[in-house]
Amino acid sequence: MTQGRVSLQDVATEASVTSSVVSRVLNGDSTVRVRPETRARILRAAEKLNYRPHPGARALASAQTRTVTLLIPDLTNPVYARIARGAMKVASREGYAVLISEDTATEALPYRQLADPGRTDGLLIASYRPGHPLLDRAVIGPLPHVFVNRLHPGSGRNVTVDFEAAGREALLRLAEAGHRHVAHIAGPAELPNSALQARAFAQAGVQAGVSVELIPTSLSEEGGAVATRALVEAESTVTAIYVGNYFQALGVLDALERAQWKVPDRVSVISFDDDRTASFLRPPLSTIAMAHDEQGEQAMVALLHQIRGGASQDVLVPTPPRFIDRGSVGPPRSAESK
Amino acid sequence: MTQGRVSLQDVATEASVTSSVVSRVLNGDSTVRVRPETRARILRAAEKLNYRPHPGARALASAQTRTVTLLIPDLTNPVYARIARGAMKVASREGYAVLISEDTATEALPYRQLADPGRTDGLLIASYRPGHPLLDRAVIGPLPHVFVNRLHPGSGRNVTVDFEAAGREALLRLAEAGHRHVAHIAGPAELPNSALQARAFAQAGVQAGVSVELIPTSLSEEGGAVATRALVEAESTVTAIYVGNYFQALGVLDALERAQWKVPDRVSVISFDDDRTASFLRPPLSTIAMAHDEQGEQAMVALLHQIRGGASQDVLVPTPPRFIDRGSVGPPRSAESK
DNA sequence: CTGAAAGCGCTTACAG
DNA sequence: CTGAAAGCGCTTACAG
Repeated sequence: MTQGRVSLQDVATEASVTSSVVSRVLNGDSTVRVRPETRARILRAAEKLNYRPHPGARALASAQTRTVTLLIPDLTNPVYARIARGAMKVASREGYAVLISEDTATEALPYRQLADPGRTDGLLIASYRPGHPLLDRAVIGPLPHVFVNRLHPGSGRNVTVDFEAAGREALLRLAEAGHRHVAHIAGPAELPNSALQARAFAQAGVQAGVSVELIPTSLSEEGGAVATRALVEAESTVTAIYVGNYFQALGVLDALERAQWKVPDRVSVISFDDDRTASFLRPPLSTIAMAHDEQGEQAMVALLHQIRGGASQDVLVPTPPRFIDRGSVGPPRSAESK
Repeated sequence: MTQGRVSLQDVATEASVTSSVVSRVLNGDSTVRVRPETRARILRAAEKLNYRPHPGARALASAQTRTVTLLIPDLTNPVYARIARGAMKVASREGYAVLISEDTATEALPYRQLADPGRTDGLLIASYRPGHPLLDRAVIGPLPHVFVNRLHPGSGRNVTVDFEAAGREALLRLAEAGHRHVAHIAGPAELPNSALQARAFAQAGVQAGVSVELIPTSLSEEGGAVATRALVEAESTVTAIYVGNYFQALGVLDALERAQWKVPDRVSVISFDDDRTASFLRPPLSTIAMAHDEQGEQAMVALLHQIRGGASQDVLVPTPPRFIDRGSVGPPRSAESK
């Protein structure tokens, strides 16, 4: 067996050509003119010796790492896991290795190090937030990068699902079911994602003659619960609630149950973002499912495009939000709406 | 500003020393003897120029990549997300970058490529299963590697939580509550994790005078549901069910509800593995929580140990399984047990 | 102890 | 068109 590493030179020797030719043939350099039999000989030699180019040597010589870096805020959030999955799928297909870093896990390895050219060809940033260290242009420098899911307004590098379409879809479904007075338990107003969604929901309400009450709160179980308790204590007359994310929705359902507000009899509930557990909640939760895998894929496509010299631009994932009916939306209770 | 890359040589020039010295000082080579002021000058120069070593050049010259690779079967499974998180935390602390690959996303980049020395110093394999391509020693070769969560019996490289302790804990809790006839809806018998757990559960049953019925099935919602329906149709007299994983548990609760077997009145339920959504199920689900973050940390510690020349050995995460009581375990219904 | 130099394995102008 | 050679940026025996 071969001991140690097989180099380009080894392949060249085996194929009785120079390493220059081997490099060009193996890299599909179209300018190289070589007889088919020579080409075949080279390929056979590489195969036989099980040749694998040394990534570091390649990076050193070509100033390309064929590696991209994923910056994820929270891997245990299935939304980000799916984004990462989509991104990895495309990267893998295109021959790129994927470095990953989670905000909560990054201690000693600072961003400046992750963003190092020589280490990576580009950054897929899912963890952007206003004031985030990565906002710092000085850190990212000229490195190709894309913001995914979390919008960075004005960057011209955003890849996102269609938050506005989601908001409209939710309102339409509720309006269709007959609701005329609804609440939207939303994310913080500073979050562009939440703001876009809330605005679209409200505007669609105006058009459909549905009055909309906006309740911004944190994107967590507790946030959802707090907002819900406020509605309950105020003896709100809303007959439906659209919830800004799945974690909030968990808190909402819980708080409604404690208040003995039956879903969907007393109040209908619909959540942004689907989840594997949604049909196992009680009641099973109707959701607006977003194409997060695809979002990750598109983001990686956009990033590779930049890496290959293309211009950056905002991308809206075309797949429309999909309403999944599991029964938590029903008609408004007719009487008693105060 | 500096244009282009800052090299070792640039730092050396700035500090009026040779690049050899800079390299040794920056790498903490203890054999180098240099005046404190020179050392300070070098450090200052590196800082001033914002020097960052080129990882590829380093890998080429030293045959070390300072990169490790995570092989994950399914990122959207929170268990693996937490393992990845723990692993990333330790890697980051130790100055290692982390490559990641998910089984489902890996198309073109084959394992042989991921496992390439020159690309990575070691493999953290969470996706082992019998017959897995990575079993192939020829692929992994002499590369340091560790199996995490999914046991590879006999490898001497397993880092896992204590499945047996979990099984025992579950049985003890049920016995404590008074149950004398219980079922264990388990994973497939071929999976060492499931087998260990099931055996420990059964053995603890023998010792506690509790009769145990084992029902192996797939580790999915559907698997849990199918097994549960079988119990129901057989009009089983078990008064409690211990479930092998969280996905199964979702199916179990659902099937029990459809069969109108109240939890915990008709039957108590306890699940291996906690989840963020567990307290939002109805009824809230009592679980045996495992320290998966820590499992990931320990696995990375073990891997880095190997990379640094240490021997490999099996590691059992010391943190004991923790029972989380959410009310789905109660006393057995007294009468009617046929 | 420390500096000069070889060498890691590639890519790619450049000269023929 | 193709080969010889320089050079990417490091580390580390090795010689002084």
